[in-house]
Amino acid sequence: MNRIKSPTMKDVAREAGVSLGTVSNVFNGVSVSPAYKERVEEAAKKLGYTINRYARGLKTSETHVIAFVCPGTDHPFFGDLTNYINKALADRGYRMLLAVTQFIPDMEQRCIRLVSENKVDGIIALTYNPELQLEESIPFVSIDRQCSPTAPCVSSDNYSGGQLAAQKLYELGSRQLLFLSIAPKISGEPDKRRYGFESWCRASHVPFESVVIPDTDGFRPFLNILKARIRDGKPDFDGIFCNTDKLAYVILRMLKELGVSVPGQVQIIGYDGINMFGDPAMPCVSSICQPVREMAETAVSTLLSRGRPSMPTLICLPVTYRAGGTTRDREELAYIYER
Amino acid sequence: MNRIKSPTMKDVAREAGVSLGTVSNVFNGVSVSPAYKERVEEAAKKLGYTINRYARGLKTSETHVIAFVCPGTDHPFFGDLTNYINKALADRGYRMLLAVTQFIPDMEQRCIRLVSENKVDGIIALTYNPELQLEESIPFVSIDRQCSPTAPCVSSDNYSGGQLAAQKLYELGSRQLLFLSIAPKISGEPDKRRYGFESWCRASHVPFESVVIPDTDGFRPFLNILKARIRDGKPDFDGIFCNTDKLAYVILRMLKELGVSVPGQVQIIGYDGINMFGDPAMPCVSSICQPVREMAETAVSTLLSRGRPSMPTLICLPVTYRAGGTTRDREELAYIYER
DNA sequence: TTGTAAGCGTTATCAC
DNA sequence: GTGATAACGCTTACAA
Repeated sequence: MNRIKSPTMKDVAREAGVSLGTVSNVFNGVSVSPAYKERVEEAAKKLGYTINRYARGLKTSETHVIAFVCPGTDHPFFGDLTNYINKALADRGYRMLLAVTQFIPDMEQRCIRLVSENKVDGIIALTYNPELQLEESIPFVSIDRQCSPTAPCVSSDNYSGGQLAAQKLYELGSRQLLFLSIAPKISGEPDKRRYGFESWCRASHVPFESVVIPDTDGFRPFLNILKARIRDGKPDFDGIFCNTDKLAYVILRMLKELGVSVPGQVQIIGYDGINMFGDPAMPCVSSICQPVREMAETAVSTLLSRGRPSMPTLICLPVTYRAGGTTRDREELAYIYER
Repeated sequence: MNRIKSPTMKDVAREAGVSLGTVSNVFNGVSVSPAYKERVEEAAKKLGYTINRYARGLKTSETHVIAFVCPGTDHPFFGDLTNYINKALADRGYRMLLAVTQFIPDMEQRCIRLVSENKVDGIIALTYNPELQLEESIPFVSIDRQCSPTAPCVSSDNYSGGQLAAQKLYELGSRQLLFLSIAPKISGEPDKRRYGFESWCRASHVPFESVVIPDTDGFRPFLNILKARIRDGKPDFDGIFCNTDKLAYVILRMLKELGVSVPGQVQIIGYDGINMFGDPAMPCVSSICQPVREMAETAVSTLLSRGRPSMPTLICLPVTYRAGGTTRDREELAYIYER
């Protein structure tokens, strides 16, 4: 790493023939006589000077860097979230330190520690480790799981989303519903998708069943369940709500493989609102869409406004339903025809 | 932002009743008597001390932070790349500052400048701005586009990938090939996909045609082209190579809409190796897969070994073909059956 | 081995 | 308005 030492304020001051303080003033918008200001700016340009934000941070104890700790940017939901959080931060003059945990609880803890050493101004985290130790001195906001009684948590309105899924399936003609989910060991906000779904079914007297498979077992169990419920090509259900779009997609493939038509015989609704190739015009399955953009904005603005009288502990943002080809409403293939 | 000031080495020194230098030595693995060492570590734990890496960097002029400048983590290829680069960096004790440009040339320039202010130890960038000004003092590695005559560029072997696509289509029975691409204004390594494809076709005397549409026009032109080439449900081509998986997927949908069977009548191969939901077991279409992981590792290790005698200016990594349901080789739905 | 002190690139507080 | 100078948290000679 043969890094050439970059010029400092001192160099600029010498070049411009002014004092250090004056250079600092120029770069901080403090009033400086036009003549001096110009000389400083010229010298800075000539030397290719860029301010050292960390030296500044040493004095101001603000780095303007926020850490985002997340399982991985390879899953489209996380990729989207990362993107929006990054944008929300950039809009406010903050940069993002990205720490990827790969769902490893120990890594989550290590990441929290690492980013603390970088003296970030705050942390936004999407973690699963139930014993996560937070740094009390750093503002913290979590997503989808309440990490501490004092740290705000931002999530989509999972409960309403579950209700909405059931209601939509019913409105579109399904009468015998199924809830399928692949569940992590650790509980969190997403668990409420199920409760919302079930509560709507009960309140509306719509028959349903729920199946929850631990996420260690893979998808195989679902295939067996589906097979057992299909007699002569006729399933004993006609509407499925899956707790993620990924599961919905897998179920879709399985049903096709088993000769069941979707959405003809069975309608499927997922949760997340995943877009193919990150393109909002290309939904993957019919889904309850998380308001990713709003979640990102909310997480960031909540984090940055720490210190207001009373912080909320949980903020749920409204979800929306979107057709994506696995339900019997018209899915417009806008990306094919309209662009 | 009511950030509680976190303890410093001075605080730890006072608490432990030793000198500043001793505390520093403990945290840098310099030999310190066991008794003192323990006292320091105890004091540090008691106060919840974490080192300030930037204050350290001020002395050592190394931040152990690398910037990754990319268009956005919402597209799965970028999401994957971000993930692998992050991992490669973490493995080597580096952290990632993520800067998202959203394909805006001006943002690319701003991001380069911003991360320079953060005194990163290096920059990895995937950019499109042909006039991008680099900071000479910061090690730089680009991906998919050569930004400067001196900065190394890492990409997949696009040319061979194009050849491989043509060869595979032929091997699997296609005899009348089509190359479809959606091309950005700015040229880069990916352009070579086309040249490789065409060169193979010429060398093997396989008839082909190429269609290149500017990326400002959307997908609509492709629909017209396909329609014009289909008479009575019979297309005048039977194999398509698309320059991205996204385009391949769109073409697949269009052909289905037009009543053409894939892979029965027409086979399609894309480029990228996109996985659905980031799951390597779920290919999206048959594709020439970029070795994302290796590209990330190579970019990182090249960046960190700057200063060796002669740096390569272009490093191309080998691609592989993977069946994904749009070709007539057997696609195993492993994610359905085997997990 | 341990302590002392200078200095890294800034900002902020003074006099001028 | 401008220029010294101390201080931020740390590393690193150098002295003890």
